[in-house]
Amino acid sequence: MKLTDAKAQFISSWGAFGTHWGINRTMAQIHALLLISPDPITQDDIMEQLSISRGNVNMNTRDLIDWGLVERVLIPGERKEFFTAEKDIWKVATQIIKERKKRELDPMLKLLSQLEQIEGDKKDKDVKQFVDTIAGIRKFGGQADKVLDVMIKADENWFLGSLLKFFK
Amino acid sequence: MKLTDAKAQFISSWGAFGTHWGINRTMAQIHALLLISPDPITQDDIMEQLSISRGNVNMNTRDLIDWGLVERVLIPGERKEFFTAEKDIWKVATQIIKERKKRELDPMLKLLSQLEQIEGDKKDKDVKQFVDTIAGIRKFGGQADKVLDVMIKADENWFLGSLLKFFK
DNA sequence: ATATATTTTCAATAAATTTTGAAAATTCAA
DNA sequence: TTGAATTTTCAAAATTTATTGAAAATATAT
Repeated sequence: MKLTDAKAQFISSWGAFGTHWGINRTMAQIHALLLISPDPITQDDIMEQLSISRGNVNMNTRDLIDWGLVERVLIPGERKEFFTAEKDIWKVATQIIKERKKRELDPMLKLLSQLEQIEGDKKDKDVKQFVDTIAGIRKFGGQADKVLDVMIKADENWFLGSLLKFFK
Repeated sequence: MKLTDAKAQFISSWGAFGTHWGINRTMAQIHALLLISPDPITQDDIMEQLSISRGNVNMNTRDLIDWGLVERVLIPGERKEFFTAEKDIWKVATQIIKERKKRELDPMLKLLSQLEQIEGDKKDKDVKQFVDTIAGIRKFGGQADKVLDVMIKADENWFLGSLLKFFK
């Protein structure tokens, strides 16, 4: 297989993969393109390589920047803006976990603790099942939250850091 | 807050939450409804409680069954089919991990190992970045694969099982 | 066997999401 | 400043995805 084909296949698959993870297809494709580009590239490069409009590139690169996965690079002497992606996959994963935790897990846990304080007779079958379910999810979510915090902070901790070297 | 409101809010939020995880909104809502229902319920119950059509209920309950999160229950003397969801959140999470690994991670890893064997000069900057990126993702994915396998099998292992009791 | 209840399928429709592209805003050099 | 290059915005269009509902298939009781 040649580089051109392999690139195309990687970008396409990474895009499809992204949709399973709540990420928009184009955003994932732009990310894929940036991951395999050794040097920073411009909006026009992205438009051309992925055959998508300027507006689309603009919106999705902005989202990628919000996610902390991509950054703008200013190249001296160049008028245009350039974009580049973090290449260390561990950092990419950590960043995604951090963001999703903040955007999804934390708000859900907050909601669950509200729902747990429901008025009603605990003897009632429906009330009991509701409270038990909410409590179960909240407990599990709370543990997941802690585990993820440890992962996110692992790089800052020498012991965990060295433990994780085995995985890197 | 009263049970009725709390239920409605849980179902709605769980549905929205699901969309971030590659799961269809209605499927997640039906799952939520079943999680808080102490006894098995019918297609008609689901239709009524969520105000959705029969066909929609049918398709989504089937998907939930395919995911191994819901099962059909036959109640003696009843003509209709009943549905019930696994209530142990740890088992639910394990089952989701198992399915997503099979559906998403495993195929991606297979593709990546193909893409790594690209023809081309490793001295070329583009080739090098491509190979490095693919190798990095594959290595990370491979480790994730192992970690998830351990989690999935944890319940079958007395040592890990007792370790995990702390999280349950 | 026949009638009746129940479930399943799937083409048509509706809803949600993504993409476009041109106008407006911004940036920067001279 | 002015004007060209570049980026951003956003309403309209295109596309994708989800939902409906009625017909077909299946299951069950008499």
